[in-house]
Amino acid sequence: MNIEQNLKLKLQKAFSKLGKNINLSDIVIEHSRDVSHGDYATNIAMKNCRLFNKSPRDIANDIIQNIDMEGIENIEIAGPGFINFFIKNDSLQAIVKKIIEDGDNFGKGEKKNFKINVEFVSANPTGDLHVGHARGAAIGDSICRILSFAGYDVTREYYINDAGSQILHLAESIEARYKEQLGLPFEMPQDGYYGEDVKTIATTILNEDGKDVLKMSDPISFFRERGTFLELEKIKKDLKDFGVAFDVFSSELKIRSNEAVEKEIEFLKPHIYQDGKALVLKTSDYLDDKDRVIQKSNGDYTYFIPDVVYHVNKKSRGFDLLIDVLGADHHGYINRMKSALMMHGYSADTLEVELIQMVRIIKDGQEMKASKRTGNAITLRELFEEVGVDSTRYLFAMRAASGHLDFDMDLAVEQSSNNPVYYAQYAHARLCSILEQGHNIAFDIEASQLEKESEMALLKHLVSFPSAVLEAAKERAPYKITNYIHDLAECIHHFYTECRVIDTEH
RNA sequence: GCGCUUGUAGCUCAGUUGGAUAGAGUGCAACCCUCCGAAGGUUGAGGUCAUGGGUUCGACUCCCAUCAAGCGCGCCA
Repeated sequence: MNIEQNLKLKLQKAFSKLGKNINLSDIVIEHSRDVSHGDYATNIAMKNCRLFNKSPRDIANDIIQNIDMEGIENIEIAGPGFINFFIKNDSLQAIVKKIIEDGDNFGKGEKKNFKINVEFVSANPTGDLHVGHARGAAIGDSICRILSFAGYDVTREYYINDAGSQILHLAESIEARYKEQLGLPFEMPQDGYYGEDVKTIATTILNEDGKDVLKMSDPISFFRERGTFLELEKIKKDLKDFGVAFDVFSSELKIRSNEAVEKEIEFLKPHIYQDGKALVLKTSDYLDDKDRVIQKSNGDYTYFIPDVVYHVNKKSRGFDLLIDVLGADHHGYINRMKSALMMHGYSADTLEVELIQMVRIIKDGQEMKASKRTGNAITLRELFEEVGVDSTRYLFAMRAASGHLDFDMDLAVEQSSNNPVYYAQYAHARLCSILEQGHNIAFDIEASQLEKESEMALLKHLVSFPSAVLEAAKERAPYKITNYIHDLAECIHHFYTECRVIDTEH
């Protein structure tokens, strides 16, 4: 039994003895910052002034007169009406045995029978992943790991936009580079991709598919298919080396097959009107601030309608919740997609969008603009090869996604020993060292000798790990875990400095 | 012009869903290894929580206005 949960139950019982009911979820147990405020504290007396119609301190007094003191050393009332709990040492010491017994499962949430689909990265296969994708990949992957550990059934998904006009531009660019390498006259398309990666792909196609591609009946389709495949292979490899894996890759082309878009439009007909030759979806009937064109005057569909098909497709696969991890520049897209899902009878919170704010790369004290087109952009691979995978991921994961992030390359690289990730790794190394040197010494699994301040602080922090996991999962906030790790490392360093662990004298 | 996001120490950022003296890293200054990894620990300086109102026992947190920054506002994706 978790100590916090236990305290909540005790408080609930004390309330019922006083003739009042309170929900466990309405009881807040805080970790006291100051040791003189005990180990745990609650503001429950202040929150329920009206319920008792008494002063907070009087209520607090009533509560502690009626509370079960099992496992509790002392209770004090402080300040305006805080109740401070001083926990008996052995209650905290018991966590050591539990952690050793649970092993890697310590803190793991119970199976929730709740299926979540997390879509992230989903970069167009038209070039290398850049730093913006890197942040999305690090945070998206961390969210998946956390949700999974917290007990949710998680599917990681990548949506490949392989049907739009951007892909056509890619195909034309590859064709131009292919001609170039054959020594033929060539012209890059206006919205073409000028990066080195396109030249590399043209070379690969020349080597693997030969010199006669242009003689095919539809060379552009060939370049499109091969180009998408090769770009995607590169993306997959970059992500894999970055420690990110996906369960499902969904292709827009496949989503569009079997006239899925036409069927979708038929289904949405009651919400569609005609504007000239174009078809418009009345998303403003729901959450959107304006209606959205789904079919252009020239007969082409906009990107939006296959996206709707895709989200409906995901939902139809039996997920309880869809999470999209998107760049913040897509925020205008949230309400229109939710509106479309609502037209299908789903509630607005069927889809949850985690926006990842922009990343600025700072080098030599200046911002480096990331541009896919110039070929000089900083890619995901460059980033983690220069900074290191662990470090890069930690630096992204440790900041809330909602804030703009300055990623200082000079700091991350040159002063890597001062990097926050090393602080945690060093604590780990020290503990490993103790285990190695003390491998033939028996453990005191009851941990009954732990009683110094730094030892109790460490135990308390260990006890709080399961609630840190729950919190991080609920908030979709990986940085709550890195914060936990930092505080844990701090506890360990204090403990290590103050206490000698290997002691054959006793 | 409208909308979303953000504004906290010199810099990069937390702040547990309205609570006790607003915290950490980094940078700066001074200390601490005959002993488990000094990539560590201790101490100090550094704040008008963008600004101005409001709500209440109590506001960095909630509401309104203003200022500043980023991003959106397309029959592009």
